[in-house]
Amino acid sequence: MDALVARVGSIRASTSAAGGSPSSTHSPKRMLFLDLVLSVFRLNGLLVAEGDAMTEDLGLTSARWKVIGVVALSTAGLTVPGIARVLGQSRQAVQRITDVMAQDGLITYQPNPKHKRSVLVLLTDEGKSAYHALREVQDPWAIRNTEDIPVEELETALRLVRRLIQRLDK
Amino acid sequence: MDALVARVGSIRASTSAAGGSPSSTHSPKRMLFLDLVLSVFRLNGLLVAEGDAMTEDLGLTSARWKVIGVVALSTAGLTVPGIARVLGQSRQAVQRITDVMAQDGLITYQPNPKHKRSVLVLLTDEGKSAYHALREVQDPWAIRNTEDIPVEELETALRLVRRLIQRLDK
DNA sequence: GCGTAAATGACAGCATGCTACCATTGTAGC
DNA sequence: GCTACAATGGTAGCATGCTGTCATTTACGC
Repeated sequence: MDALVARVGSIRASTSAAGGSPSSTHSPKRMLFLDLVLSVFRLNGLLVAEGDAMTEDLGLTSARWKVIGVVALSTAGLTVPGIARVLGQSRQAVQRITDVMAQDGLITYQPNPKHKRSVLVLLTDEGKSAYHALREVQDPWAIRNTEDIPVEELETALRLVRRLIQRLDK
Repeated sequence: MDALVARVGSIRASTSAAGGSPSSTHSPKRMLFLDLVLSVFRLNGLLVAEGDAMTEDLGLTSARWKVIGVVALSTAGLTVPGIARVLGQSRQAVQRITDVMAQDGLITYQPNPKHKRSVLVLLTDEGKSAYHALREVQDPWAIRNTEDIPVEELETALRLVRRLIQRLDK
């Protein structure tokens, strides 16, 4: 489906020619940025779809392995708002996912010595094995998708994405 | 909120140390890629939120200005599935957005000489002025967010994102 | 200590995306 | 021309995310 990407690109690129707007600023940077924004939208959708397809045999979804990944890497457990802060999502959205995951036995809520109401989220044994299974498909996937991409390009792109995140998240 | 990004980064970086998994491959590329994936998720959410906030005075949402942008740049109109293909979304999702936009008077459906049922989507006068208003906030926003970023970085990042899109979209 | 602000839980409503399904229209092979 | 396959419209159900609201708990300034 390279044609689609090319199509968006060509449509974008034809903006100045088509002249839909009397705007005078068609700097390369602006075009690059808008292209990048649309591409991030597109890539996000594809990554979610890919992540869902890759882990559906494990009974996971992209929303779930985001939570599992964060919880698995915390040693003492995390609160629901804490997970939300790491993921950059609303605590309500995370709460709903964790509630279902608790029902499914992937995680458990444990009393939090530092807060009477805000309990800690921990992985159950089932959750841990789900995490290991996740790693076993996710790691090869990551390697597969970067084998012919120079490290420098990955670093540059990551740095830029993070800079944009930093700027927008305030 | 750089702390959040740093937190994700540090958590990710501590994977090999924490040793949640016996996986032997902790190559820099794999870590970079997973970091990039999480960052794309994060950036996508921020871009949607920013886009919504930026255009709410215009009565638009991110889903709407995606459609408006695509339709505005087409000369002869586009069918609903056509818009969906350009945006990389399901036609049903686009159809619902366009139906509401038609009710709101932003777009109109016009008979398609090439297809008896698949009508063409065109901007109304109201839709066109919404597009111009969109450009007037979107262009400065794009320029503002790239003024201190080298063109080369933008190009590298865009190239990488497109390469990933190309690979995943098959 | 006290009072106010911030954080959290819980619930509701809404927007956006997906897939599944079926009827209808277009396209292509024969 | 006919038939089979693809594309499209339409509807429905579901998952995920957001904001708003209110009560409760925690944290902080004085």
